[in-house]
Amino acid sequence: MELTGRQNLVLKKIYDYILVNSYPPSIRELAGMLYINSPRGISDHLYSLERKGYIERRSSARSIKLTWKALQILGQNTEKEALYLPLVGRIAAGRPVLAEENIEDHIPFPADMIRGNADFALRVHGDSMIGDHILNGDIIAVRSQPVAENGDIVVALIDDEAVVKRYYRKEKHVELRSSNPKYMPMLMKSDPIIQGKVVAVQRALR
Amino acid sequence: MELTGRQNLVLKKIYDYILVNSYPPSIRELAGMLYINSPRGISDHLYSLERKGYIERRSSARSIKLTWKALQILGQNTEKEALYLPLVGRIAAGRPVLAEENIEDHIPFPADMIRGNADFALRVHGDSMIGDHILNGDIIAVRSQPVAENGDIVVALIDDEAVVKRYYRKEKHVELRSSNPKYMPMLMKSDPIIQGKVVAVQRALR
DNA sequence: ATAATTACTATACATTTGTATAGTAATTAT
DNA sequence: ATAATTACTATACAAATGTATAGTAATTAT
Repeated sequence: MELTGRQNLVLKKIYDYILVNSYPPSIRELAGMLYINSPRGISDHLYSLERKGYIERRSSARSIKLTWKALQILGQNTEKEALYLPLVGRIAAGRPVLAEENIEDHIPFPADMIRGNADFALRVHGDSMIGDHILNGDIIAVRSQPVAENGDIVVALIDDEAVVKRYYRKEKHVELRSSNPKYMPMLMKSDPIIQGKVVAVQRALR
Repeated sequence: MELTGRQNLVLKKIYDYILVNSYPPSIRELAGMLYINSPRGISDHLYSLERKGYIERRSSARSIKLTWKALQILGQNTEKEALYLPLVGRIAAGRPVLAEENIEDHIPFPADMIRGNADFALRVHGDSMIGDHILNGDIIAVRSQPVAENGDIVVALIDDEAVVKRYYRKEKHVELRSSNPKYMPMLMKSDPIIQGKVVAVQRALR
């Protein structure tokens, strides 16, 4: 899924525009920059860029979002030292994790530790993941993703509550396991809602 | 040219929206967030914010740009300050810990996590403190102090090597204990050189 | 050899979006 | 006391904008 030369140029133009204006370009503005005479010409490129995972879009004006993958090849992530992740207070089912009303704070993580690859932070409640050395009160960095691989430490939604567990897909069900033996594995007949994968941990001592 | 409470809230909503979506909100989206039923309500706020120098705008969709002035007050309000600790590569006896030649990098920690109370960072080698959930590869924040209290997790110098251990003062000697049972406690007849106390931990997963 | 992908042109259309007009009520400044 | 500012409601409109339809030509994959 590599970019063609033209797609690469479009991506660079988007990046340049954002650097100058701090908000993304419209389709016709991009067309103008690239001397393309039809919005469809840009639309095609944007579909390709999205399909290949370099941008994300919603269907509203200027809603282009560069992904981590794009920022990497655009050579942006190298000089960042601290990356601020929004600390989400409560995750409710059916609402986007990063709804503004959920954001309580912003927590710095070393950029190279999460390699630009995390979307929000969460405070851990309880000792169910003590076997993985994730303790009550720890702040975890989470990468948003709706699926997980076996053994991943994930944030899942159980009864409107965000829980941190290890994910295991079995033949007939999904198991969410604590790493503290005093908690039983949760057997889910229906697939649980996965909010993301835990990629880093921070803890204050004392 | 100070902001009113309401204007401040509008500015914060814009900031939060950009953090989440990476592009600015439209006027009607802002109105929705603030339960305002007319675009004019937001327009008034945007004119005020621009007049007072907190945003810049062009007359196209989602063209709000936060100025440095805005980012300054927003940074203070919503972002925990990052405190950069020098990452010390090797601690040698008889030389100051923070000798320039030792500093390999600078690692951000959330300021409130260490409460301004740490002086350097260190990468952990080995699994001797696994019982305290400090793992091989973790980065710890250390407050410089030459003494410790019983039970403190400290950085000590043993044979020119920095070690992380729990400190216990007995009647006739000092014990430096690992929290991994496979390592024996070290009995020190002479007081070991204490470099400091561990106050925070950071870890990347996978 | 044929299908799929890439990279566009040209035009049309519905929605989104910024802006304008015309107000009200409460607060703050002069 | 009066004017200005703040903080809105309600509606209207034109421009900006994303998307759709219908194509073409060249290149790349199967």
